[in-house]
Amino acid sequence: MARRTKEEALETRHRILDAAEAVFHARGVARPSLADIAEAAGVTRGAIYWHFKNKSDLFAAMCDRVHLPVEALCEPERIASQEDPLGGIRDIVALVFRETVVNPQWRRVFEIVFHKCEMVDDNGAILERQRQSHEQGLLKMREHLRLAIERGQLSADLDLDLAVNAFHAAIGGVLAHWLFAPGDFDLNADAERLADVFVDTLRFAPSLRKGYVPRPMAKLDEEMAALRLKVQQQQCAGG
Amino acid sequence: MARRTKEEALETRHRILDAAEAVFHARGVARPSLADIAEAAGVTRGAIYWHFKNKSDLFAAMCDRVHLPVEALCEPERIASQEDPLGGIRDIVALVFRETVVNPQWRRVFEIVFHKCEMVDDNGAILERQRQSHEQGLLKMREHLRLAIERGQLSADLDLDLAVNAFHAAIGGVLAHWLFAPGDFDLNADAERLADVFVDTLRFAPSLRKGYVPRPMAKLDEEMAALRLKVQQQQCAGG
DNA sequence: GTATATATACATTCAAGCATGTATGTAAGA
DNA sequence: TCTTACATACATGCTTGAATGTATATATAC
Repeated sequence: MARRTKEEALETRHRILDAAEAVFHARGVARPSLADIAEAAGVTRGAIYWHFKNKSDLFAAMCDRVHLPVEALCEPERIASQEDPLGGIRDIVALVFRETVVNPQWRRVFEIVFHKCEMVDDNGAILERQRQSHEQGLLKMREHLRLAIERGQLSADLDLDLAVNAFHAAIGGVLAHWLFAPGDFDLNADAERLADVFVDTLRFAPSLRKGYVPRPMAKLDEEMAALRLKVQQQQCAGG
Repeated sequence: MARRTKEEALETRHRILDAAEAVFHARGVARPSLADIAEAAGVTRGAIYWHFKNKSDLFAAMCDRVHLPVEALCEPERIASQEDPLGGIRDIVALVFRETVVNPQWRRVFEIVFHKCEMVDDNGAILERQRQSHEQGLLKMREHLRLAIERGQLSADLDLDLAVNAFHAAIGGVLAHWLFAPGDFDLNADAERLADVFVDTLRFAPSLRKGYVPRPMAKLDEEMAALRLKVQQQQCAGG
């Protein structure tokens, strides 16, 4: 086909990314071929190979359309100028929750990244980006919480290391849970409330204070051992 | 090759499952071919096709070796006879955390299921099993928490629906986080403590009480709108 | 302002390599 | 003898990456 103008080419690029998003969302990342995506976009594979190096490159570009805004949301200057760091991070979390529900592009891409792609090394670039984003998120959160302690919004006794990881894990868990089973709860209506839940955890959970000593487990280890034996026998019997 | 005795055949089956576990863990589920798994197991594809219908069937069997014990851990009779339901679920959660670290098979399979396989419809059977397990887990938790309220371990004001989902999401989030970045925190040493953290959330978070009204977000929506615009322009410029 | 050259934005074609499923072979247990 | 527990062989269908074709936008020369 004939050469297109720059604007048309950019539109084609977006059409391809949109198609990739839709196809990956419907059928996962690994299965569909580039021909499938090309067909969904109304172009041929040639167009895809012109705009992107290969499927991994296409996938990365698709992720970036959402990834970059998310990272921008947590820009560093947003932290420093905050006189209410705890409220600030709470609002960001709530906003991410809500945007995930409301913005179909965020929702699709998050769903793909959380549940429909494989985090393995041969997707090297993607894994690396994901790791960096994970680490950055943790660092930003730590900075917020550190400031919150400094300003007396959180107890100085808070075990920052554990708190940051628990908080981050909980937020991610809520997203993953809702994306997997959106009918289980109303993430849009309860966005602020759920953000508050885990901020409350930081504020009130005694187990997050330094020096907390949990009571040991009650004899469940032995049951586990018995369970293992039982299951092993089951395997040998039934297959 | 010659026919094996039944015991040897079962051992072959286990060798195949072990190999699948290792290969899926290293390279994801979608990429490796059955030939790769066969090679890792020291057999030919014929052996795999004898024991399993296809790759999905093999994957399901591999999951079941861990899935079944997990479900057994939450058997219904365990709930009813509990005079300390909150402590009971806390111990189970802590045990799952710890077993995930200590038991390499659990760890591998969880890692595969959480991060290295695609939850899509053409894996129909697997998706369905995953959904059922998700739903069952939620139901069991709800039952535990309901009992805990009944016995006064949790406030009668607790919003059970939201609490169950938040709790479940947080537990899953901790697992997912640690499996993705095991260096971030010590899930084995802090297993009980982390379980306590989210039990504390149930006990102390005001935002989990019925009738809680969160404060609205502070002007972040507008910033988000501006952000969207900015990013869109970025896309048109840079590509 | 016009003509020409060249890079662009794709479409089409091709070769090659798997991966899968099945069909067949086979040697030993039951 | 018949079935089991595999190994081997084969046919088929994709999928990929690259090579090639091509018509047009755009830059440059004049």
